[in-house]
Order: sequence, then C-alpha cells, then structure tokens
Amino acid sequence: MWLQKKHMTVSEIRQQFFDFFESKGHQIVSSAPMVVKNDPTLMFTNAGMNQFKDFFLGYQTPQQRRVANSQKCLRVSGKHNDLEEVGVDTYHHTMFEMLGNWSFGDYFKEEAIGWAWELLTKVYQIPVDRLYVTVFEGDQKDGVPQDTESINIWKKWIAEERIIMASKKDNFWEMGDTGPCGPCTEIHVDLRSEAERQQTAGKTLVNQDHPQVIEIWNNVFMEFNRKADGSLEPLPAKHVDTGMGLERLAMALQGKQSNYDTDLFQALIQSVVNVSGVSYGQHESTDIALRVIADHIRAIAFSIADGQLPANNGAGYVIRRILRRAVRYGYQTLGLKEPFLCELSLVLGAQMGAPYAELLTQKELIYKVIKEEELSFFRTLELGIKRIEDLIAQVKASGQQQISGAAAFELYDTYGFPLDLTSLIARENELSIDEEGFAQELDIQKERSRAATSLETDDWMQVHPDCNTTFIGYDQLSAPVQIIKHRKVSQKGKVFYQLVLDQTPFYAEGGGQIGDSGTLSSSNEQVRIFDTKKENNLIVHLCSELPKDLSATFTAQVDAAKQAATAKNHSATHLLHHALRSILGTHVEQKGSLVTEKGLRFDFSHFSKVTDEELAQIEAHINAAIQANIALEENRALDIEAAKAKGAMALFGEKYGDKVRVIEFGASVELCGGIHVPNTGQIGVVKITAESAVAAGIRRIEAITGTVAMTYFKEKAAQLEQIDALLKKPKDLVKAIEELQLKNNSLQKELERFAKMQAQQLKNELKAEVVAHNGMQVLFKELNTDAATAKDILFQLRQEFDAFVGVIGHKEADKCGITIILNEALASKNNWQANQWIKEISGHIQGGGGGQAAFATAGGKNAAGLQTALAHLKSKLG
RNA sequence: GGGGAUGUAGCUCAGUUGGCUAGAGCGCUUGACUGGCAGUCAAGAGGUCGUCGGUUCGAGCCCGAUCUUCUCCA
Repeated sequence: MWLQKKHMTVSEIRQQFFDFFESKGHQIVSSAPMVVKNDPTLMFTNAGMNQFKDFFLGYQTPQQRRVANSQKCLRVSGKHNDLEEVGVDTYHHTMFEMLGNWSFGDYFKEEAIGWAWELLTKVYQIPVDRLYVTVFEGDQKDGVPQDTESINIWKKWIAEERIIMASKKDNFWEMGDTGPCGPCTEIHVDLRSEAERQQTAGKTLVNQDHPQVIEIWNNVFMEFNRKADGSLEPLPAKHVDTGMGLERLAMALQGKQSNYDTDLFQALIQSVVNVSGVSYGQHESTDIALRVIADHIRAIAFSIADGQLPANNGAGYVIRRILRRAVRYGYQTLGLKEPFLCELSLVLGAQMGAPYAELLTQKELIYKVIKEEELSFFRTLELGIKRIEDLIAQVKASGQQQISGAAAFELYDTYGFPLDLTSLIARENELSIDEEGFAQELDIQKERSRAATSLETDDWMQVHPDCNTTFIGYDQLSAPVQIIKHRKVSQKGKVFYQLVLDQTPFYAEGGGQIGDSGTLSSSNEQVRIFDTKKENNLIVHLCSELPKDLSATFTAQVDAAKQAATAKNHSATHLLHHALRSILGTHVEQKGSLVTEKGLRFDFSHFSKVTDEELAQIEAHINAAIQANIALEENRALDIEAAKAKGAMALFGEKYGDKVRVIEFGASVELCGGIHVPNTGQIGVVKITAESAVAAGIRRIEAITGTVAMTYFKEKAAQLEQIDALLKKPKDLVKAIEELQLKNNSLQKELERFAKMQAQQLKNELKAEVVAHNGMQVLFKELNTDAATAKDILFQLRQEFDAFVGVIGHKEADKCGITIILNEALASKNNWQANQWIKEISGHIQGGGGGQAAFATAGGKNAAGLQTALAHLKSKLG
C-alpha cells in the first residue's frame, strides 16, 4: 500500500469531493430520497443519476448545469447483487453512497476526465502507477465508433499503456432500450502489494473481477440518442454522468482490503462487537454476521428516515426482509436474543447524521420502528421454534430421518421461519432437510405470484407525433384534446387501454390524491375514462374501450362532482396536518396519505394514542380554519429553496431542480401538486371518524368532509331523534339508556333464575313419573318445549339415578325432536348405543339425528310421529 | 396484487370424522389455613367461539362473503 500523508475518514473523503467540485463551479445538491415514489418500475434509488433522469430525457431544463452530490442508493436485487450475498463477501452492500458530478449540456469529456484525474491523483493522492483507465473500443454492429476523443484526452494525463480498450458490455451505457446513451470511461485502481504487483501486471487484471484491482469511477458521456429502430443519432445537448462508490473509494484511500475495514463500517461493527462479545477477525462465520449487520442497519435506518417503514408488501417488505436477515445473523451466529439493531441505529446516526440530517431529526422514530420490528420477529421465531419442535417429534416418531421440503416450506412460508434456522435445528436433532423439495415449493409459489401479477402491455401505438403533454387541470375541467398514443394492457384476464393526450385536465393519481375520472367525447362517440395514473412523467388515462376514430379531436371532461369532493378532502388534509403539528407538536410528520371523494386518511409520526380530547381539539382547529374561510394561495413554480423559506413542510419525493408548487391556506404551507378548493369555507365541515395505529410510532386519522360529513351528521341526528322518541323524550337521554341497560340486566338475571326454577320444578314433576323397569329407572315423556330445555332436564335427572333411561319427545312450533339420555355405566354395561337408536327412529319424525352412546338427539318436522318413535325406543329396554 | 395461516374467558391456548350442557393453565373475586407475606385448599365470576349469510334435526368445527393479525412471493 502507498503511504498517505494523512489518514482520511469517510466523512473527510466525502467532504473533499464536494469541495473539489464546488471549486469547479458545481452546485452541491442534497441526495434524493432513497425510496422512490410514483415510479412503478423502481422501488429504490439505485444510481446517482436517477433524480436527474428528466434532464437527460429533455423533459425538464435544469437551473444549474453543473451539479455534484453524494446519493444514497439501495440495491437488493439484480444479477450482481443478491441480498443473500451481502456480508458473505467483503464488497457487496445493500445501501451505499454514490459520489457523482454532472454536466447537463455544459462541459464534456475534456473537463470531466481532467477533473477526475486531478481529484484522484492530486487531492486524494493516489499514485499514478496504480491507476488504469478503460475506454470504449467501438462496436461495428452498432455502428458506434471508437471513443478516440476520450483516448486522446487521457493521453495527456496517463501513459498510453495504461489505457485499455473495452467492449460495449463494459463501456457503453444506455438508459433503456431507447433514449440517451453513450460511451463511458472507467478508472480502475490496483490495491495489491508490491510483491504481487511485481509478479502479475495490473493491466491484465482490469475487469477480471479481481477483488483488489477494481473500478472506482465511471464517467458516462451521453452523446447519442438510441431510436426505436436501434439506430443512433447525436444528441443536441451532451451530458456527463459520473458515479464513484464512496465505500470502495474509502477502502482504497484508507489502504484497506475490504469496504468493511473503513472507519465508517468499523464503528458499526465495533458497536456490535461490544454487545455480543465476539471480536471481528476471529471466525469467518461471526465476521459474516458482523458485516451483514453493519451493512443492513444502514439500509434500514435510511429507509425509515425516508418514510418507508417495514411492511408486508412492496418496498416496505424489502426493508422488513433486510431487517430480519440482520436479526437472524445476530440471533443465530452472535447469540443476540434481545433487540440490538435499534441501538445500532443511534451509532449510525452519530456517524452519518452530519451529511444526512434526516437520521437525526427522525432518530426517535427510527429507533422505535426498528425495536418494534425486532420484537415482532423474535415472537415469530419463538412460535416457529415451537412448531419445529412438534414437527421434529412427529418425524422422529414416524421413524424418518428427513424433514420434507413441504414441511420446511410451510414453516418458512406460513410462519416466517427462516430455512437456515430450520436446518440448523434439524441438524441438532440429527435430521436432514429435503432442500430440493423446498426449492420446488418456493418455485411454485413464485410462479403463482408472477402469473397473478403479470401485466401484459402491447407496444404504444402512435397517433400523433410525440410531443410533451401538458397538464391543464389546475385551471380547466374540460378541454379539446387529441390522442398522442395508446396501448392495450391486460391484467388477470381484464383488458383495458391507456391513452396519452396532448393536453389534459385529468389529474393523475399522486400525492395521495386519487386520479380523476370522466369522459372523452367527439361529435359522434364517447368513452369513459375510469382512472388516471402517472407513469414516470406520462399522464396515462385508463379506459375500457378505445374510441373508433382515434385521430378525432375530443372534448375531455373531468367528472366535476367527484373532483370537487376530492378537493375538499385534500384541502382538509392540509388543514389536518397543520392542526396536528399545532396541537400534538412539530414531531408530527406526514407518513402517508390517501385522498378520495369519499374521505381522507392521513398517517403521521406520533408516539402515543391521540386522546379523545386531543382529537376534539384537532377537529375544532380545522373547523375554525374552515369557518375563517381562508383563501387558497397557490404558487405553481417556486424554487425549492424559496418554498422552504416560506416554511413549506417538505414531503418525500421532491428532487433537486424541481420547480415546486406551494399550496397555502393561511398558516398551512405545503408542497403539493393536488387539486384544492379556492377557499377553506367550501370544505363545509370536517368530522374525524377514526384514529388508529398503523405501525410503531405511526398513527392514522380518518375523516370526512362536505356532503359526506353532512350526510353522516344527518343520519346520526335522525337516529338520535328516533331513540329519543322511543324513550318518550327523556330529560337526560344518556342516563335513560343507562337505566334501561341496568334494568335489562337485572331482568335477564331474574329470568334466568326463573327459568332454572321452572326447569327444577318440571324436573321434580317428571321425577314422579319415573318408573322402574327391569331394574332401571325409566322416563318416557312428550313435552311442549324446546330441545335445550329437554336436554337440561334430562341431564339433571340423570344425576339423581344410577340406572336411568330418559327419553323426551319435544315439540315446538313446526319443529319437533327426541332426546335420549342414559347413565354412562348403564350404556356401556348393556353395550347400548343411543346414537344408533336415534338413527332408527328419526325417520318417524321426518328428520335425522345422532350423538354419543349415552346421549343422543334427533330433530324433525313430523310431531305426529313422536308417539311411534317413543314406543319403538321402549321396546329396546326389553 | 397473489398464496398460506390465524381469530374460542382478562392472558396463553385445547376443542379428534359436525352431536360428551364450550374446556385447561395463568390471572381475577370471595372464603378457609397461616402472626403477615409467599403458599395451599375450596367456592365463584368471566365467553354473541371475529362479523354476516348458508347447509343440517343439530355448527366453535362444513360452505360462501367480509374484516383483523401473522407470513411468504411479486
């Protein structure tokens, strides 16, 4: 390793990167949230450029043409990064930081390469003889030339033999099947010892997956546009997009062999070492566990900070899986049987809270959510252990040596018990597991899920040339529109169509607010738009039928009543958010929201149940704002910084460079793209209908507004009036009902006593009718009563004799039945089966029956048959 | 979004092929023994068997719908 003049911490390395690019005229922007909203194709930010996609695609123009940042990224799937690999080796991560600098149509190869070189060799002082660069060699089939421009620039900085030609696979970057693309140039560093370097030339190891000859920086030069037919055309504006993994860079600069040996990870590992008493570097297995935990806590804490809580589906499920994997390693390998990740989140906060303030502002939430998840997983494990013990006992009892794949899968699938724990416990009991069978079951389950969610989309059919589509719904509810393109989508056998219009008054689902519905009509036809959604930046209208004439001009008409009701709920949501912060405190932050025409649902961070008094205060606060009839102040294109200065409560998902829309109702200031009422008076009234918990530290409030609330009040009032009338308008309604309940209770008890007495009396009367017969005490009787009473009487009578045979034929309304009882001893002595008897005679009453040897019942419809049935039974006694 | 599991007394759970007056342990109430506590013994209270509907003479159990919680997959 080379000697550094001074040791740099990860924080210092990050800061120097910022300082360097700031000195080159870049604006340092903050990281976009790691959790992606409103993009069905992507759950998490997985590269630095994600938040700038629109600039490259030309959908938006940036304010600043040179920016740099450190982006938090999460990768959990993909062929190079499987969750199960993280921690096993020393260089995979789930969450990582990507340093990057960008030029949006500003500087290009010359500057990008020069600065990259300067930063690495002058600022970070990596010796030149450890660096190699790769350049795109060209591709004949694609008709892309060799990147000679980059080669010539590199020659100014680095010896020619250190420039390596690389193929399309490694050095040509594309955003998708179509769109911006271009060659890239990568910088690789050789971290091997002098001795090893003498033996093998570093050049031969570049791009060969050698753990110590690694790529540290990729510079992409976007200069082409890939068209649908596969051909390339030069872009009008050329861009630079670079990415350098901070963890890997730190490893190189700190002279370590592994990312996990850098100061950032070591602090986390050390903290786990302290609680577990296992030291790092002792055993392979415990080292893996320590790395897994150190890696995963970052992914977990950052996700929660971004508002993505562990859950049982979607992105939340990914987080839960990561968290459970960390707990599992702690539990199984390090013997940690108490929550430990929550404590570790505090260590992480201290480490990374400076550049990522959200870790500190959300500290309490992160801690509580993680702790709750850990506890719940421990419960799952505990239940699973009980199950597996039963299972093992069964397997052993049946003399087998293997737990079937199906059984292991059931434990995993239904009870969430991890396979490796199952096999560990099985091994301790000298059993094996049919892992092949397990894998088969898992495949079946995957296939089922895939089949159920498979969404088939046809290609877009272009009607008019592609152009930007404009949203005009803030001002208009209807407009003349044309269809730009459409496609057919089928899901679970249902077919519908997606339409993109040149301009649209339809609001697409987003920001919690549901999408608009309405109609599209031309002079001779009309189709119904049942929903509007956003796909990346396209507003997509859903309809179940296509219009016949696609090229016509249509009138797009939004369903105004539905939208008006939705707008009331949306504005009320803002007032609710503000009221919550005023009354509960500023720790309240939005964690989720759903706004429909029927009502609103708002999830927010808060650590205890909202009391009834607080709810009343909140409701009053909102209704006061409604009565004050505050006018909407809307600002459609404010810089983010200006919006923050106004005190806007930042929600998740906004990106650097966006002009944001700010919605103000007096003191309530929010970034929001939704539809709102022009003044709060239009909301009418707000009624909170429910308060509940959704997760640790997260509460949910549901409410209704406007006509829905009025209808609710009307119904309640009508009910009250009815009750009032029923009780003959008492002075104090509540007291009257309380008294009624009390009275009812005592009457019921009295009734029970009375019924018991009556049964007792009846029993005593019947006791007199018991006759001796062949040494037994026998009663045959017909009664006008129900089956339950007959049963009750017979059970009581039986207690008083030791060779009792009781038969009651009972009838009531249009039903009748027969109940037989015998003393247990009597039945077994004579081998009598009352249930058999009852079957023989149930035909007489047109019914059926059954029971046990000493007690059986039958029911039927024909009371006239009771006599015959009873006579038949008598004959049984000999 | 799809699959599986789950819901029975305050808590943890039993409840066999539909029929043994819905049970156990812990907890609770009362009483007895003990100087007090702990403890032991006795008696007792507590359940619309998640909800709605169906099949059946009869449903905690079977069928359908729906909700809750857990869990796996996407």
